[in-house]
Formats: sequence, structure tokens, C-alpha cells
Amino acid sequence: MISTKRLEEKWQKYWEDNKTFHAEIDKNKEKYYYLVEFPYPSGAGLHVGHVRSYTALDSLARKKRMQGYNVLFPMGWDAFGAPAEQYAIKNHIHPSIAVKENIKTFKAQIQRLGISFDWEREFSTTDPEYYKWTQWQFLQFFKKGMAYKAKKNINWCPKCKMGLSNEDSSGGVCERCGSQVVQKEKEQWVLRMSDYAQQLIDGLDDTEFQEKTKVAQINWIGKSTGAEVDFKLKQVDEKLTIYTTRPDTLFGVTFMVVAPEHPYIDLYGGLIKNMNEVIDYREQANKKSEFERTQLVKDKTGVKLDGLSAINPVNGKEIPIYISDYVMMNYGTGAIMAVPAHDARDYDFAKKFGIDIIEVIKGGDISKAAYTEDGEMVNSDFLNGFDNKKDSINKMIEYLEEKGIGRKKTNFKLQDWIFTRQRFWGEPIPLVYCEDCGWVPVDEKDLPVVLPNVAEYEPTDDGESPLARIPEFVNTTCPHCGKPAKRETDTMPNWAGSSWYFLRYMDPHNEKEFVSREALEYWGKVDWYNGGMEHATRHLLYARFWNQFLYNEGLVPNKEPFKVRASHGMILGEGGVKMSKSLGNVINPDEIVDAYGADTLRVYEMFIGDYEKEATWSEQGVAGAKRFLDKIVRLGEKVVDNNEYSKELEKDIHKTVKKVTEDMDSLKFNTAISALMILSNTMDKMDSITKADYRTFLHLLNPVAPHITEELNEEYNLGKPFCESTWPTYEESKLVDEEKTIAVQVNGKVRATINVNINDSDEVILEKALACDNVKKYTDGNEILKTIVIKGKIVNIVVKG
RNA sequence: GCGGGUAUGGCGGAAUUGGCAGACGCACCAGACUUAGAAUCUGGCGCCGAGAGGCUUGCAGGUUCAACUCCUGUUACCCGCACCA
Repeated sequence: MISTKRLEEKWQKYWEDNKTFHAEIDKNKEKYYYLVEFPYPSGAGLHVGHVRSYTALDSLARKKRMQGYNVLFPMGWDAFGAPAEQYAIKNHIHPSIAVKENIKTFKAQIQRLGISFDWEREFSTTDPEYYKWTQWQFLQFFKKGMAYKAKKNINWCPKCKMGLSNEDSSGGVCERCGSQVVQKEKEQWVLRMSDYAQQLIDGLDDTEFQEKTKVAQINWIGKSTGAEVDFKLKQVDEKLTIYTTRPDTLFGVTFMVVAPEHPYIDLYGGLIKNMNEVIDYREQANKKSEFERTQLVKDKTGVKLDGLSAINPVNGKEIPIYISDYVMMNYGTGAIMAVPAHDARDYDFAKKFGIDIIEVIKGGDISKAAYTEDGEMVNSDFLNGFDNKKDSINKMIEYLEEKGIGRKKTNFKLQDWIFTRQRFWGEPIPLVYCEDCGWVPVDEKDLPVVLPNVAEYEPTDDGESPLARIPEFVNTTCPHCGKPAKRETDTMPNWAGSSWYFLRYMDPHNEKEFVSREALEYWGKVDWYNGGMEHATRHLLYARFWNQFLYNEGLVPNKEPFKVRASHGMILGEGGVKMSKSLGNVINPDEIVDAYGADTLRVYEMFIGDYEKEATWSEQGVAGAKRFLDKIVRLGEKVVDNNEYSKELEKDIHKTVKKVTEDMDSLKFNTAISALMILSNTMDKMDSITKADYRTFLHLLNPVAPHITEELNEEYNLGKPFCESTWPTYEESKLVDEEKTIAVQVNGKVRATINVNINDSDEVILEKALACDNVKKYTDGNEILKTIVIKGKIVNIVVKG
């Protein structure tokens, strides 16, 4: 046989020459859309983790095609963003050139693996032909009022010199470089994602995501129900509105707290006697990063507003107001009512500042965390005696609404999406600022707004985009009135291009539309989307939001873009540690392909363990996969010219067809391969196998090891190439075992095994069981209390003593 | 703190969903072939025990003829989220 390298190249060429994996709309065939998250083509090249998910989906796609589906399985590149830009700055080349080089490397690496992507649909988010439509879609948001410019305190990474979304600065740390994020005021384009909070929760019902993914999204969106309550200020005719989930504890309110940024501080600064102290505190708080405010400083700080106080609306008592950084301006109303008896944070604060603590729920452990659950209400006037949280809350809301001092209210943690980056390497935002007309969208015919081809793309210290330094780019005319005007110089985050790439794959070369209606209707939803768990609250949420917006605008036919979402586990280095450059334990897939071949790498990674869990790399395991494939090659020497299954193998083959088919559908590649290993061991023990035996065996292995199986199929002249054949089927009737060995237990312990026939009655089986010598040993002289016969499975005899 | 998950031999992991725990692979041991090695083949391989046998799925209980699987409690680790009112 020819060498592994040559045969792999041979079949890769065959598939390419025959456009085997190219999909076209075909209304006579049922479609299936497999999608694997497109990679960021970094300079480091392909990782064995990529190989795992690509091979898994490739196997599924190959099988699905053989099962008669019209399979869409595309691949592209998510190439905007900071890493490419950093690389370009460091090496003094234009990011577009660096990106092209990296894509070339990645693509060659993927192609060596024989992944059945439809390369005719390939694109990069950085292609002007693609980002033209990203810009076009941004303009749809803009025109709908879904994009607005706001002066925002944004998460600012001082190292990357860039504004970050909440999602990108989770934990107060820059997602990219790990620096602590600080707050900086900046004008930003923002998408009204929070408007979609409820729809994003509801839409999950229309998906088949894993529970953990759904939960992660639901938690991130952070819905809470409660009430807004208006507290009158004593010194001025004004009310301070707060949000609470526990209006039933209103009688226990002994103070209020506003966020340092609360507008009332400036508005009523004249009444505040210790304004200097207050301003000082606010400045201190502002300097703190979100991380310091939330993680490090659990110790409560604050300043009492001297000269400004509020009235508790339910009992008329005067209560003090404090500012403290434990209240956030971006959630609720930026002000809270404090119930120190039943909330740990309020309790800490009250203890520190010597404020009254009034118990309103009996039995609540005052010093412990969070709001007390059920207990009898006390010190609460009309709520006294209520002993159920829900009823108390309803009663209070009813009271508040009646008096017009409060109302039921739902809040979400989900914030609007900060959509601008002060960077060069992103999609330019297609807006122009005109002194007379304000912000005006670029005419559609003038899209895309192309990134200029210059050498200056380093970020500036003042936080302006590098594009601002390029007069030819900045200066333009107003699309509306024609007067001189200036372009927006910020660019989009790299989550933009990935928010709709799955749509573009359906019709990637369309110059007139972002995708044709026909393609949208035919390819529909992504049936199976594989990606990392780390994207659950970012890419996956952004993409759903984006698609829901397009749906609401009538631009796409499905509100939810993805049906099933699966995620692969990470591959760790030997010893169970993360692969990293610094540890020097990164495995380059090329080296494995060179040494063992692509099929071996593929089989190994599919056999390594539970697909959804992390797995540890083992070179010895790779060698084991290679041994398995070598054994399969040797099996060919036993083939005799017969187109029926061997009698001895028929049942095993039918069972294996069933097992492999079902296991692959549920991502249990490891057990599918195990079943094939068992079958190969059985065949290996036989003197000869038939062509039919061998072909079906190779066919079942083909999705995972496509090259070697095609080659052997051809060499032994077994039939058409698998990629042009129909997936094997099994017959239920061939699965039944006539004879079976089952265990006999006495008092739950196995004492013997017996052979039973499928037609044996329970009585016959029991008789056989009782006849065993080793069973008699335990039953003789003992009273048999009970016998259990489970057909085809087990016999259990319960004896006394 | 809240939410989600995991726990099975020396290792990666199986277990028809309540029916012989440890499939399959790796590693290891012994043997065959070989001048030797590689490759390949045969056999062994959870723990204790010479053996009969006993014990064993993080730990402690429970349900059941029967529990890795169901229930209660508990421990450890991993991952999200987190002064969210």
C-alpha cells in the first residue's frame, strides 16, 4: 500500500477535484447545517483543541451526508481584533497582511486533517465584501434607534488603551491582557441590548442548548422582580426612587443609600452641608476600578448626606441618606432602601455607622447573609402576622400602588452593549457627523467604509482611535446635506463580525444582499452549533441578540439562530495542565500528522474520552490509535471474494452499525470507536472475512478516519468510494441473541452463570439456575423465600439464613 | 454567598438507564518469534488472600430481591456569576 502521507493527499485531492463537500440549495433533499465556531487565526497556528471539535463535527457531517442529507458545513475566519493588531504593530506590517499569512497557515493545517468543509464558502470577517454587510446591519440598528451615542463611564483597559464591554471585563479584569480595568468617561456607540433581555430569556425555550448554557445566559441576563418605591425627601419637594425585591420589609427600613454617581448629589448639593466630604468620597470611589469596588473592599465605606434626609412612606419616619460605593448606578435606580435587620450588606453598613436595626421578619438571623426567607412579619403594621414572603410582597405592592407611591417592577442585570473600540483593526462605524444634521448614516451605495491602507495604527494615549489621525479618512461630506463633515473614527468590537457569520455562510458571495431570502429559507437555522463554553455569555448571547433584531426587522425567518449547542472539552497537556507556550507543552497537530498521519490523530482525539469533558493528551494514546489503524490494514489480507456477511459476524456487524450510528449522534465517539475495536478484534481472530464484512467495517470507521478507509475500500475493490455511498443500515431482527449467558445470584451475589434460550420460559430458566452446583451449595437446606427471573438479564434467588 | 458540574483500577474511561462493575484503550508483567531490537502474536492484569472466599464506584445512611445508577445527608475538587438591592 502507498504511504500514509501519499494516500491522505490522494483522497484530499479526490474530494477537492470532485467538489465532494460543496453544498448547493437542493429542495429535493433535507438540509442539515453543522457549524463549528470559526477560529481567530492567530500566529500560533492550529491547536489540538481545534482538531478535536473540527474532527467531531466533520465526522457527523460526513455521516449525515451519507445518510442522504444536504449538509452545510462551512468554515471561515474571525480575524478582526486586538491580537492581529498587536502582532502587526510589533512586526510593522499591516494587520491585513498578517491576517492573510495566518489564514494561509491555518487553512493548510486544517486541510491536512481532511476536514470536509465547503471551502467555496470561506470568508474572513475582515474582507470588505463581508464587513460591508456588517456595517449595513449596524445601520439597521442605527435607523431603528437601537444604536445611540452615550457619554458613559466605560470599562477602560489602560494597557490595551481600549474601552471594553461588561462581558469583556468580567471580574474587573481585561479579558485580553489581564490588567485591572478602570472607569473612564467616554462617548460611545451603544446597542440597546437590554431592550431584548426578556426576549433573550424567552427565546431559550426555542433552543436545545445544554442546560448549563441556558443557565449561564439566564444568570447573565439577571432578571429580578420587585418594586420601585418613592421616598419623599424632607427638605425639598422631590422623591428618591429605589428598587427593591423585598418591598415587604419596608417597615424595617432605617436608612437609604445612593450610588456615588447618583444625580441628586449635584442636583441638591446646595442642601448638603458636608458637600466637600461627599465630593471627596465620590472622587475616591471613581478612582477605584470595578474590581476594587466589588471584590476587594467588602468593608463598607460611605458618607452621610448632612442636610438631606428622606421619609419612609409607610410609617412617616425620617431616615438618613448615605452615599456608598456598594450601591451601583447602573443597576436599578442607583439608590436603595436599607433593611439592616435582614440584609447582610445593610447590616454591615448599619453596624459601622451606628444606625438603628429593626426586625420585621421573625426568626431571621440578622447577622447572616441576604434577605431572610419566610417567617412571621412583625413591627410592620398591616403586614403583621403574614408568614409567607409572596403574600407579604403582594400585599405591600398592592398598598404602594393604591397610594401611588410605588409600583411593581422588573429589572435586568443585562446592560446595553458598548459597541465601539478605539482601535484601527475593526469594522469602521459607517456614520458621519455633520454640524447641521448631526449623526448621519453613510449611504448604502457607499458601503463598505473601507479601512485606509496606512502604516499608523497604534492606539493613542488619549483614547482616540488611530483612524482619527488620518485626515483623508476623517474628512468627508455629509450624506444628507453635502457640507463638509467628519467620519466616526471608532471601530466595532470583534464580536460584531461573529454575530452573523452563520447567516453569510448560506450565501457568501452575494453582492446585493447580506444573504438571499431563498438561502435563508432553505438553510434555516443552524441545526448543530459547536463552540466553547467560554462564549456562553458573550458571542452566543450577542449572536442571538443580533439575530433576534434582524428577525424583528423581518430580515431573517427565524428568531432563534441555533438549535442545538454543544461544547467540547479542552485538551490538556500531559500531566493534566493547560497547554501553554511557557510550559512548552503545546502539541502542534502538524507534527502528529507528520509522524502518524491525519487519520491517527483524528481517531485518537475522538477516542480520548467524553467529548464534552476535558481530556489529557497522551502520546502513547496516539500510538495506540495508530496500532488500531495498522491492524485494520492487516485485516485486508483476510478478505475473500464474497458479497455477503460471514455467518459468524452477521449479528456483530448489525449490532455495531446500530451502536456506531447511535453513539455518533449523541457525541459518544469514544464508545463508537470502542465498538469498532471490538469488532476488529473479532474479525482478527477469524481465518477469513468477506468483502461485505470488511466494507461495512470500513464504512463505519470512515467518518472518523476518512482517508485510510477510502484507500482500503479501493484497494480491495469493495465498492464505490464511501463519500459517494449510503450509510450502512441494520435490521432489528438481526440483533436478537438466540442464546445468552446470564448470571445467577443467590441473595444478590453472583454464584453461577447459565445459558438460556430466547424461548425459555421463566420456569425453565429457574430450573436451570437451581440445577447449578454452586447454586445448590447455597440453597440446599435453606428455605427459598423468593425467586426473581428477569428475561435475558439475571436470576436472583433469595434464601433464608 | 448564589448557580452549574464532577468524583469508578496505575492512567484515559465503559456500564443496554435499576440487573454479572471495570467494556475498549494506555501502561505494566510473563511467554512466543528474532542474532538483537522494532513490529506482531499468546496469556495475565481492581484490592486483600496460598486458597476457598471476602471487599470494592469520594464518605455516611436509606429504598429495593438487586444501587455506579433512585432518595437523604456529607466531603473534596472544577467551572460560571457575584456588594445586582
